[in-house]
Amino acid sequence: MKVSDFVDRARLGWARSRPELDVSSIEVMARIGRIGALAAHRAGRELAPAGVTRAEFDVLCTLARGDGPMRASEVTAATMLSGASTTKNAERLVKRGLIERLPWENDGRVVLMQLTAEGEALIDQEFPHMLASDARMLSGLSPHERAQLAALLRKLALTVESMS
Amino acid sequence: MKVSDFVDRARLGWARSRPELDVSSIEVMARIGRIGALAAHRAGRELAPAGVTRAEFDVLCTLARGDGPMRASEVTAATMLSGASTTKNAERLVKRGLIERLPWENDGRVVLMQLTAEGEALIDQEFPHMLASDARMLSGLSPHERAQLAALLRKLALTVESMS
DNA sequence: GAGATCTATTTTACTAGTAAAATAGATTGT
DNA sequence: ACAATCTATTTTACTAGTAAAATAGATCTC
Repeated sequence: MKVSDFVDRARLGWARSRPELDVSSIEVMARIGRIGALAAHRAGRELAPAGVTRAEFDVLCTLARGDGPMRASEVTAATMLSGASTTKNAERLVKRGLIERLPWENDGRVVLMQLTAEGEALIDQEFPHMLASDARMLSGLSPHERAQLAALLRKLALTVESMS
Repeated sequence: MKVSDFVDRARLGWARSRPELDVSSIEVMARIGRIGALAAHRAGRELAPAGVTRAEFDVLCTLARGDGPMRASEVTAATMLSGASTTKNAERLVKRGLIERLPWENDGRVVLMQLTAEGEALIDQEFPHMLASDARMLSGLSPHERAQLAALLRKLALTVESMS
């Protein structure tokens, strides 16, 4: 009758096959990987009807919360993809009319990206759905637990971001 | 002088551009995505010298903690990739001599996968390094905080896994 | 002020991942 | 028993992501 998650099962496996190892760090890191992958799949499915991929939506969100046009390199840093991917995603988004690219007068190497009205509209439509979907995943936790989890993850994020 | 993580900055952006939205669920879900992506990049870099990708290493770990040979479909479920990816990863791993594939006498459709001695050796060599790397990422948290974080993530994982 | 060097983005050539079709073996209903 | 159906894996055809080279613009040094 006991309920187990993916990591409980993985720990049982390691305990049997490599009993000498202390695998306790997977309790946190493997769960983050697993939950992240499940959430990513879910986001992809939910965005499909809107005709954008997760990566494209991530670019749109980055631009939406930015203060004015952003450099391609800033978008690259925020999305954690390669510069080459930013070029490709930008091309697809321009083709769909969701963003536009403009040169920057102060530096001819730089390409600025900004949402079109249609891109803003897509965010206004879809971002609340993503927030609601995220909230549903958190529905098993009390408000206090969510706050605690957010604070612990923030602390972890600060360490991991500083290591990279 | 205040330190902020990726999500603190994202929240500031949303607060400015979409002040009417309650974006609090990104406090948990976006941090999980971000930490997961950073950890995945790190794992890829650390595995490169061993000559395996993260996806291949994930297959090897799945087999290492399994009890005997596993079906291709079980590996597919554990890695969260497509069946087609399992076929490709298995081919590369067979070519590198790290796993072998065998038919199953009870059902001719099934392909069983198991580690070779060389595959076991690679896990014995590399898995402890991955655990140590994970532990370093957690070094900013006290043992009590790690346990609390693991427990909260486990609760979240149970919800999210049941939703999928 | 002109080469040398550095930097931002794009292009090229390639690898990884996928959905859907194909294949091949098992099961079911009559 | 045998055609129809179901299931596990592989193949095919394609998309997404990347590293490294190419391009083009800026900066630095003398």
